[in-house]
Amino acid sequence: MKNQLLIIDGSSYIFRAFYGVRAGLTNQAGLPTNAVFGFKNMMMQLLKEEDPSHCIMVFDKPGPTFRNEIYPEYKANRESAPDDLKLQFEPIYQLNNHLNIPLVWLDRFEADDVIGSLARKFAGQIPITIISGDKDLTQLVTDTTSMLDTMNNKRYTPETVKEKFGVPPELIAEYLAVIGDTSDNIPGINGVGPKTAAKLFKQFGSITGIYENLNQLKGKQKESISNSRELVALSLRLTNIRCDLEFNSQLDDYRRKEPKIDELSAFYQEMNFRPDAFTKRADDDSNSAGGQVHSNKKLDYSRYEMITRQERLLEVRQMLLKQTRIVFDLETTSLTTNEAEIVGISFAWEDGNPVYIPVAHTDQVEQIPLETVLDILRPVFEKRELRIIAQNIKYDMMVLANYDIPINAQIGDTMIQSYLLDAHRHRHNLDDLAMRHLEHVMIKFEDVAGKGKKQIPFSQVPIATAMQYAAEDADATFQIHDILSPRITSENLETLYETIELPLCRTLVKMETHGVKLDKAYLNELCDKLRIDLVHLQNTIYEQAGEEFNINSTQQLATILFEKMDIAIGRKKTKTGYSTDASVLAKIAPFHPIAANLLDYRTKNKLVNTYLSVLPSLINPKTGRIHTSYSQVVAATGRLSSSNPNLQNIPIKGEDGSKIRAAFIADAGNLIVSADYSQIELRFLAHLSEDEGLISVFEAGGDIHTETAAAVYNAGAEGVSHEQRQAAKAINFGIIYGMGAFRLSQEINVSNAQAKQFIEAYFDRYPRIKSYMDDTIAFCQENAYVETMFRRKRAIPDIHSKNHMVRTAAERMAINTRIQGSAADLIKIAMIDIQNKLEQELPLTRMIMQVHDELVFEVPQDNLDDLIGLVKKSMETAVSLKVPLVVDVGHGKNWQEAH
DNA sequence: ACCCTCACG
DNA sequence: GACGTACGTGAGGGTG
Repeated sequence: MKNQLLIIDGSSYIFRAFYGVRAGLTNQAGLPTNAVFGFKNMMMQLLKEEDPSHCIMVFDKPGPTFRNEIYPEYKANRESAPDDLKLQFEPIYQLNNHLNIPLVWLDRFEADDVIGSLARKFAGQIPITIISGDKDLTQLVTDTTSMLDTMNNKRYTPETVKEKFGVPPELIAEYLAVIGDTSDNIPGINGVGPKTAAKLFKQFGSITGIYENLNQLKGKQKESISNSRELVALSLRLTNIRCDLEFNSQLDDYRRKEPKIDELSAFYQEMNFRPDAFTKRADDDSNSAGGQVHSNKKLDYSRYEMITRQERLLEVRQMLLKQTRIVFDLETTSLTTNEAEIVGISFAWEDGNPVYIPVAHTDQVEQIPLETVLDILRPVFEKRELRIIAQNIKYDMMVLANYDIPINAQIGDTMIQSYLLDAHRHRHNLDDLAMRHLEHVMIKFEDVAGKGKKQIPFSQVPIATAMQYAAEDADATFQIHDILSPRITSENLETLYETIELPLCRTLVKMETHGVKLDKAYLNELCDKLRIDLVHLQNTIYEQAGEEFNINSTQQLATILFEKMDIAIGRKKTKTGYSTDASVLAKIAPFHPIAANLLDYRTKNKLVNTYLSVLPSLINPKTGRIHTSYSQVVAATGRLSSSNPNLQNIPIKGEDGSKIRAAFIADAGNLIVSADYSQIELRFLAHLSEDEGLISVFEAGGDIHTETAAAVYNAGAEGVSHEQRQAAKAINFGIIYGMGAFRLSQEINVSNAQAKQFIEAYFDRYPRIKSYMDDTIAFCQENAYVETMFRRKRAIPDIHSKNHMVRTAAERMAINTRIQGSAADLIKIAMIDIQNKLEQELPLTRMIMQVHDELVFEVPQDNLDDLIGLVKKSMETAVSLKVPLVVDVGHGKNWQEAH
């Protein structure tokens, strides 16, 4: 136990716990528990690491404080805490009580003032650490009182405060008063930010000093500072933390006590938490609480081993080869796989100590050369009976492939497991998984390598630190894998995981590595042409507006259109003002010529900024191609997503837009082939709903929109007008998303009543579609999730929301997810099959892109016919539905021609 | 960090 | 009666 007094800023902890642990956690009673859970874990981590002899928890007392009395606007623009958080305040106070930590708070004062006063009171008696992430509190730091921000593990001493803010702790309150604070609504001086403030204090020593030397300043700055004298004085009264509040307590009152285990255990049961170190008795090594959960294997840094001798590495290899499953993780110099060089490798396996094998650290420590390490480990990666697991194994496979090390072993990926289990969550990174499943806070990359400009490559991280970080990754991944694997099985996700996602991962490695060829000169030419158009458009718009303004600013544009020009047409509100989106401009266009120019400007500007000027710069110098990154764990429906660059939103509509696709070309002697599923989502709608009318339309092979129009309007297909077909098309698509009459009426320009009639007619002709929608919602209400055809699950907790809007959105989500997700499953199956067949039959042909319902290939001219046959067959027979699957295939020198 | 807008399916 | 009104993404620019 360390002789120190911890003063914990409880309010700051609550907020961090709430936002740090993703929403969704509840107990049986439906009470949200994420903040309580996070708070508990943060406390456990804190007490373990700081192990203090004395401890105080300080909270803000709700209600106004003396600061509101002197300045009513203080914190006035703060949003009040979300309801889900407010509900958790009381349980957190209770938790604190069970943990036996003394709680202090005071009416009319903020936690900061209590912390300041207590820190000063006990300053001479014991070293003090203030636990908070609030920069205001750094003003309390002295030689014997430090502040620790546990979120980024930053410890503030007088020196580090000076380093960070440019002023010592005793000037922090003045510094904050000068720069102001928008979140606390502290005014400060206009035009003076952190940099200027630091300079002023360095020059003049204090606020008093600044105002005594006003004559040394000049221009706007002088004026602004001079005008702010009263505001600064007021601000200082707000930023200055009170250290003079009286407390009767003695240091001994805050001596640390053991948690009240019985009360705590009961509390955990109520909260639905698993037993943990807090609820474990010193004399009891089995967990109470029915033993429903296996004991939480803690991550123990002392077990980690660094391997620097070849003999030892050979022993490790022997152990690895004996396992059924192992985890590995590469440390490299870059997140870009093409540039990444291996710096070290870590492994974890059952009952073994996690190891780290450094190979390229700049430290003096002797390391086994990389080539030797890879030669020794090659048989491990090649052993087919072994399962090799990693967090995001696609990255490690791509890097290893650069070193000519294929993974022939089976693979596993905790990131994908997490996604399959919790597709509705947005975070599946290791730090979050460790928090969620191991209740453990991982060492952050920034902690060891720094961040921003100061970040160093991993190879320069001191080797001992690097080992902890790297081995922890493998260690945690192994433990998470052992927790998630049984859940994958019990939730029936094994087939999806083993036969779709993991094989697909290998396919994506090949697609991403190979990349796509671009016609750089063509893109630049197109870019220059559009830039000239843009200059002309800009000038015309300025003339029509009567002044120059930033056309890209929606705010400024709205002012021009709706205030200066006072246009009355098309006004539509957004959260922050008038909308200027394309639908608004289109309504204005017939009356004011500026609108058409704006639309033209927007389109061209988008093309230039998002595609034309960016794509050429992303061409990899080594390969001469662009390499997107597909993610399997982003879209909640099961679709892939593509980024850096996003190749799934390359323009196709519009004259200029479609030209961009012509820049996607094939290597010499090759052609581009594009194969896309025809009406895939409507076919899934037919299949899932089993509606005979819709099925028979697809079986007959006619035009789905024309046939729908014929059915709804009770006419023959040949009698369907263009407008009727458009309407039918709108409703066909709308149904997939759960559209209402209002939207349909907008879409096809008819009255609300007509749209309603139209939808009714539609459901009359396709009655099972209505029951599909109703059944889907009913299933979702029952289970709070929906499933795709291949049993992919998506949790939809909002289906029970009391908020009508939130609930209906959840219903649409349920309806759409089954369709969109099943289609996503289908194309994934086809991709795996095609990749396998290509390798066997057409090894020179490459699958290079996926765009949800379309696959793009680069094929040697001589293999064109074979490829088309192979792809069409594979895609059309990937699964068997109640309707035929149809794939349209095109080819050409570039992607535009192939369509 | 958030909003608006817009590119795709 | 008021409110808002179709799903899933990624990216760029403006704003505070």
